[in-house]
Amino acid sequence: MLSERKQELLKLIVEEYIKTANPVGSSGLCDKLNCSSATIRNEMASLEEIGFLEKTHTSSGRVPSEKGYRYYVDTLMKPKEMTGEDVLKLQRIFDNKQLVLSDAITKSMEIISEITNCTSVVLGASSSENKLKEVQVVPLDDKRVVAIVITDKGHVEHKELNVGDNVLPSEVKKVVELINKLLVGTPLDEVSSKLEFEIKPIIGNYVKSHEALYQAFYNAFNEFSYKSHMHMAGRTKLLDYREFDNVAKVKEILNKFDDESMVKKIEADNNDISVYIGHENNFDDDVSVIKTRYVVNGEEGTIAIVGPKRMDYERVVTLLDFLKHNIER
Amino acid sequence: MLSERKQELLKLIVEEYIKTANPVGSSGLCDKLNCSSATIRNEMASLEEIGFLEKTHTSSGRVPSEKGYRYYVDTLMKPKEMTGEDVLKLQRIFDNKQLVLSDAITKSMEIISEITNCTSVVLGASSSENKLKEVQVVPLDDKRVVAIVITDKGHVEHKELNVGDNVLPSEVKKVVELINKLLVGTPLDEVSSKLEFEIKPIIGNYVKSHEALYQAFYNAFNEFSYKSHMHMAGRTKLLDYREFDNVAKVKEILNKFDDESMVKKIEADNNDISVYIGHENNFDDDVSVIKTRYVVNGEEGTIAIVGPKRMDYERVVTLLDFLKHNIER
DNA sequence: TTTAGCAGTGTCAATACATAAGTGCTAATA
DNA sequence: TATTAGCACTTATGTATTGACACTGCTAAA
Repeated sequence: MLSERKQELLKLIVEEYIKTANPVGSSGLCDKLNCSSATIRNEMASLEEIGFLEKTHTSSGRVPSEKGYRYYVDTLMKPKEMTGEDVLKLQRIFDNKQLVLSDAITKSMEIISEITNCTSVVLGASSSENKLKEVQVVPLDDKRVVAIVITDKGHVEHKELNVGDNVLPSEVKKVVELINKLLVGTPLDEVSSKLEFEIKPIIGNYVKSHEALYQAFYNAFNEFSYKSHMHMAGRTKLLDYREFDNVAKVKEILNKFDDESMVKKIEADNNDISVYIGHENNFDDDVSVIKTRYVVNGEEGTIAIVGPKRMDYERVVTLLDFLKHNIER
Repeated sequence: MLSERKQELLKLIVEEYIKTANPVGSSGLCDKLNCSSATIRNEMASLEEIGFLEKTHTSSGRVPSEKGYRYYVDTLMKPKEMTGEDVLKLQRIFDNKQLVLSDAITKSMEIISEITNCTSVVLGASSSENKLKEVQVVPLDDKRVVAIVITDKGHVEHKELNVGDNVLPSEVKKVVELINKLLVGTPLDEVSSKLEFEIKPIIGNYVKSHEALYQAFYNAFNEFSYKSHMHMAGRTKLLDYREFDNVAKVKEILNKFDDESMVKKIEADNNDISVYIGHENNFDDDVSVIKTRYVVNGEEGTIAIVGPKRMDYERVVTLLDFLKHNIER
């Protein structure tokens, strides 16, 4: 258990470091703690001993360790009140009844990204949670058609298909009918395999050149099942922080943002607002991730904020909490 | 008119600089030009005089100026043969008959991005060139519907709409019917205004709470008309070049890539493979853009490569030319 | 016209040095 | 016993100096 004063000291150091990114020394804190720098040095040494602080070199000021941030997040910070300005910006979005929920979410996250200087990520439901509702096909010319898939959650995917030279429009129509009759309600990521075992065997009865047609649909559904709904804002915000002044590191992180499978790792697995500091997240050791899942009439997703380890945890948590409640209201 | 030797010299310097990014000095070129470094220095001084070369400081080697690159591109380089490996990779894509054109293009550009270490951009037709072919609406629950727009070129856009509480499904259907009857063939970017002047006046005859419904469609079409089809690959490739070792510059460029209106400036306005070096392009003074328009059965678009000013012009031009012909074949 | 030779210039890396910021420790103090 | 003044010590940072290096431009000779 940390003494009152040690807690106070740790809090001050974390907050100062978040603000300036400079290792914080003992003398600057005398006033705030009403004691001498020597006393503070003693306390600091003890906080370092138990792993809450680190030094960059023997005679430097102290920097919070990941453990230090964790303690700060868990027990030292208290959710701030939202400043009037922030509330206003976000509230305006949710007051706009024209706006569809998903648009409101992405817009809000863009704003949060702007005011926190962090990258925001919105992850939609994965394809396994989307069930096939309807397939439609629109012919473009004699060789090309557009297949449109609508899921029960209202997601739409589409893909142009090459159906092959000698396939009749009526044959395409027949296949679509079959799919709509037999496969509606199937989770999107299972459609392509069901297609193989339930549609393929009987497709030959109706369609002459069934192989090409089957392949086209198979490929399309296969692709749909991999597609994921994600949206990001402020991808380059990180570059403003001093700790990322190194092009190699920047490139590493930006590449992760461009890599879908990496971004998917950010997906939240519970409804709390969770903070993952440095190594605790499986995205990148040099950042922190704050995320939460939201659920609103059956549809669920993740909203997340990615920032430097010295991000303003208090503020981001407050904002995310506010947003989550607005979404779910 | 440049002497034979001056041309040869400039070519050597450009190609050496492209390879190493180091200012090139006189002594290294003696062998290749069969003369002494002093002679080369004289020639260099003269090339500098007419603005083809620059020095980074008084006693440094020479670096090509933009004018130098321009001369190189216009008259010195000659389109290389494609190496077998590159051809193979691209050919495989176009041999795959399953693949729809647009997918083949984006896949090819990804490969080109990889082998040239540049960023590739594919820009689809702008919305003004897409005409409305069909609107479909799929109800999700009693308040929400998905509107799907298909254009004559096979593009699909969709948007979830909030139609308001007291709107009947039959009323939505009626509006869709009206749009499909009156507005098919309209360029996508004119639909929302036509909606106002041709549909709005008569919509009241069929629909009770027409204002909300009208607004929903109006907003949706307005959004569609701004959407542009673009695809990029290798967004972070630039970071590998020494000239971009500075986070501020990197951020500037990456932000432009994230800004649709900026990327649109890359759009090509003719069918040649054009090279825009540094200031010549209106995207960013520190990069070069090589681009061309492709047209294939009525559909047109831009393929472009963005790289450092010292990019391998010969190779990129060759690749883009090869790709363009494959697309249009 | 070409070239050898040389003085001159700017970069870069290494070194040295002074300064500033911060620490740990000790001994005195409240 | 907890606090603090004081001091020696450590490291980073900034500046100046230096020598090696890679060039150039110019001159005078071939």
